Amino acid sequence: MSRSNPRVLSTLERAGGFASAQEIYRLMQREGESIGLTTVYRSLQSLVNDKIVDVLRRDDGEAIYRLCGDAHHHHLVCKGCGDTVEIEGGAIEKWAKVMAEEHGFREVGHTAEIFGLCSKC
Amino acid sequence: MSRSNPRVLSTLERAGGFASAQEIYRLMQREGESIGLTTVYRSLQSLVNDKIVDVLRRDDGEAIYRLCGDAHHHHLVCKGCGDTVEIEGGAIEKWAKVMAEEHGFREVGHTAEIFGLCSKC
DNA sequence: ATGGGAATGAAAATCATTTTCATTTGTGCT
DNA sequence: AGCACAAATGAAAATGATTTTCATTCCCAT
Ligand SMILES: [Zn+2]
Ligand SMILES: [Zn+2]
Ligand SMILES: [Zn+2]
Ligand SMILES: [Zn+2]
Repeated sequence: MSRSNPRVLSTLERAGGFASAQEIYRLMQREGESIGLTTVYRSLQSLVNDKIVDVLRRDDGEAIYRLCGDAHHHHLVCKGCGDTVEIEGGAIEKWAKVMAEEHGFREVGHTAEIFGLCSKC
Repeated sequence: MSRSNPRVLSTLERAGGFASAQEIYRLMQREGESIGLTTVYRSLQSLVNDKIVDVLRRDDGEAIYRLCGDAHHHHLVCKGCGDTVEIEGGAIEKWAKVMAEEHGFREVGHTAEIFGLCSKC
């Protein structure tokens, strides 16, 4: 595993905390930074592993990376403009735990996301 | 625009109402049906336009097509052996609806999945 | 200085999806 | 049947994101 190149994280921040690998790469190029696309991908993967960013999908399937606090939470994402609201998942946490117990699963985690159109779209 | 080849829809149904274009194509091949991958993609697109199926994304970005009106459910997946249990998501349905309303979102959908180790693993 | 592991990036490989385009098929008309 | 024309089909090429390969460069501890 490789460690994340700090310039990638800094660029993601500058991009508004929301961008695809390709966009980050092009942004860095435009600003005269010398970096390879491979390194951008590797750095983003590493940041995802470290739970510093998380990854969503655009409608066209492209992965977008988003800065993310480490407290466990879920997202409400607008399909139109990409706006994201971090939401609390109390009900889900309980649901996941109950369902897992009911079927004898242990060491359980979960993913949950809501997507739709925000009031502006 | 082309109309959907009915064998594609029939195969999607037979697949459990949930499959990617590639999977449907391979399935039809295995069953000796003669069809081109292009036609599978075109048919699925047409079905999406007609709102007969809807489309989600796997974690890896591959598009999966799902029969609308299919009994909506969620999955409990074993990280060890891959065993999957279909579970009811009553609590989540409510949670998603409440959260969306609270933030003024419309046309909302959601994904939710639980993963862990099953009793055999 | 030197050896070894980590980081880098160019180029090739992969893989889903889309586009092109020539061919086949279907349908209505004579 | 014979013809015209539109729709459907699918093979092959193009596209575009992401991953893999691999040779080179960096960094650091001895
Ligand atoms: Zn919006
Ligand atoms: Zn949660
Ligand atoms: Zn298991
Ligand atoms: Zn649900």
